[in-house]
Amino acid sequence: MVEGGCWRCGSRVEPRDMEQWFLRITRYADDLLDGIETLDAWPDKVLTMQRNWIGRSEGARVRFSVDVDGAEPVYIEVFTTRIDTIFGATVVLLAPEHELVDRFAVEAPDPEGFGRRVQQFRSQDRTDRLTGAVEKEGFDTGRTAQNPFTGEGVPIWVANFVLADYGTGAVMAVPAHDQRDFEFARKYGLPVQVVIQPADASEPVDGATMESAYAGPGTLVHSGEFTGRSTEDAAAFMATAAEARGVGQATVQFRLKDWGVSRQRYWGTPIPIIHCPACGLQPVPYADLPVELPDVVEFTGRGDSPLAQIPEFVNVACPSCGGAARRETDTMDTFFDSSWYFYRYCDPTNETEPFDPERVRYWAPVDFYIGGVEHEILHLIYSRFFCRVFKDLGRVVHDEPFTKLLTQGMVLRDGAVMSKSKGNVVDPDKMVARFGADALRLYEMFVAPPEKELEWTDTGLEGSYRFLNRVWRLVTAVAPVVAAVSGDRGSLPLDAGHRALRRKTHQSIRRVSSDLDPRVHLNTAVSALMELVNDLYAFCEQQGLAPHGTTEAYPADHVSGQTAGVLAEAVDALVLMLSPFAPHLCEELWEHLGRQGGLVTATWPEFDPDVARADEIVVPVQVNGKLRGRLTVATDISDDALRAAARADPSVQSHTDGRTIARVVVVRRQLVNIVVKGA
RNA sequence: GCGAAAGUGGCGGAACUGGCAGACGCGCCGGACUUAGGAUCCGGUGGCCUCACGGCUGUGGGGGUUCAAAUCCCCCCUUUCGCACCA
Repeated sequence: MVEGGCWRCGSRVEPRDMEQWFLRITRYADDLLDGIETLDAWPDKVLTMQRNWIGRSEGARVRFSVDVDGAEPVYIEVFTTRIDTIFGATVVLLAPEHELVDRFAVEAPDPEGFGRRVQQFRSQDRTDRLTGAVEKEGFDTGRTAQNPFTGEGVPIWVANFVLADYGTGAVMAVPAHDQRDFEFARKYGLPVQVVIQPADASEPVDGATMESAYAGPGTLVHSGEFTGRSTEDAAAFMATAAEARGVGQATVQFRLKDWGVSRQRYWGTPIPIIHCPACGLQPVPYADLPVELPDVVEFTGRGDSPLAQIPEFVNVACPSCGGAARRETDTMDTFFDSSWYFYRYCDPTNETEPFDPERVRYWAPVDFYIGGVEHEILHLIYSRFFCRVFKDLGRVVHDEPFTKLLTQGMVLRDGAVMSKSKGNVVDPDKMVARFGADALRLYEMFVAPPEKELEWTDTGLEGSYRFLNRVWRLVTAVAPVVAAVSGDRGSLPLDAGHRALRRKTHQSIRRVSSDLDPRVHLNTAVSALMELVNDLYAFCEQQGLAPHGTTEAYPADHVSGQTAGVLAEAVDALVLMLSPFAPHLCEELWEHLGRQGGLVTATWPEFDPDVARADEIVVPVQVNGKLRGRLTVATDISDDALRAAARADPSVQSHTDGRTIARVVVVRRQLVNIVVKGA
């Protein structure tokens, strides 16, 4: 919406009251909140957001009786988390939408003026009111209510900052102990009654002179029989007292609202309800489910649902009395479908029910769920809700639908989220046509860690394309050699160059495997594969196999058994490990290599720790923490031998000569640091 | 305002448990091959000083802990994300 109109066509957008269908997700609010504690393989960020979204707050509801003429008593119920401050409640504030406001307007001496002021608040932009962009304002209704604890009358005001749809839409204002109420009271000259004194204050808080509200803990004062209690235990005690007196009770309030699923559009699941003039609302019988969308539809832009214009769809017999009835024409929010599709995936051809519980018991919960960051709250909370509903229905046995979660970042271009409305999209079809789906996929995996947003660059994609070409040339060139190798490899004695390639191969397998699982660092997995390819090119050059950049295959009979063996091992592993990133290309290469059965039947390569281990290691030597030399030593060198070698190194000695060696730190097989003193 | 995460070359990013900062890629520079190259291959590439060997410096800024800090602690700055009058 832009300036009260549709952002695309400019049509006027207006609020209307409508009949809507809701799912009672609030019934699961506590359970959804508690379940968060068990989601230890979800990002903390998502858990925090869900906690905020559910927004549990403990407090109390308290009834203030309104002074009215007439027999029926009228109450204003407020929600407060600080019932301990109720003796300082000097005003009751109503949201402009509160139901009593209209009655007060009618009974007011100047109904028109009253109504105008209410209307002014109500017409303030909703978002502005919610975010506090508009100034906090209010006016006195001229009515009073009784504070049930003090028994004193307090004025009732209407205030634009009171939220109509949270709690009861009415609050008690305690200016001395709530900053918003304080500012409001000072602005309109309302009384500030201190009822909490901080325990450690050198000067007591004074309502006449204080410059901001005191919201901290302390001791109750001016609070009748509760005076002297600490704020910690007063809340529960006073809530109990309120209940005993019949004026309130402790309660838990949630920010989470019931889920409004009604949509007046065609593309959605029909809500399976039938309106019968005689029997009322009737659910569509189980045997008639699911209600399917009619094929014939006209989009008129009239404002009601397109379904409402199709008599064959709307007119049905009541399942209860058989009389003429009307089918509900609202469809459901598409989030409804995405909340349980993963269960349907376990049993996609089932014609009689949504899914077979046995199948879902076998497959679910989802081990590892990857989705966009934009679904961190709604989709994931709805799915968790469905999981609970299904569990209560006996259809699933697990508590949470997704064991491990990764939320992937969005694609940015020129620093902004890529979207049609911003006009900065890159057409994936064009990219695929030019570079292939594999290059595009590889680029997206390589350029950034998956949970981060991805900054699009054309040159980056070209780089991935180049890499795939490089792989293609290499593998097709060595294919005849490799295809001839099968079974036992590398049992022949190897020289240093061959051993180095084998080592690189096994190190790469180790790295790529752990980068995929459990680390899910896809970008570093790709870079490990790039390193392997670089080494393979160097190896081929070293072996004099062929000029680079040609597409000519190497003649198999000119290659030694050792060379063919290590090459086969490296290239097989390369193609297998690259296949999740570039599946089409690798499938084809696999065939070139003469491997049978396709990649789906191949097993992931395994590394041999002994082969992956280096013959020699390079150990840096520092003097006072600064790098002064490197030692190439045997892998199994002892700390003492390493220490001696470090001290004997000429370039190290030039920094230690004439100084006293205070200490030598040896980190096994990793580093030596010589600490010296003196000039 | 509250909360969380993050700040590393020209750019995207790497550095797993405190142990050689800058892997890998992009870009750029040089070379080879070539009629040609916007193809391919090889080499170089944080900054400063130096012909060179080498030295100094460097992970947002400032302090601290440590033999050793991008990494841990404190303060500050910036950015991003979330929440945002929830009584």
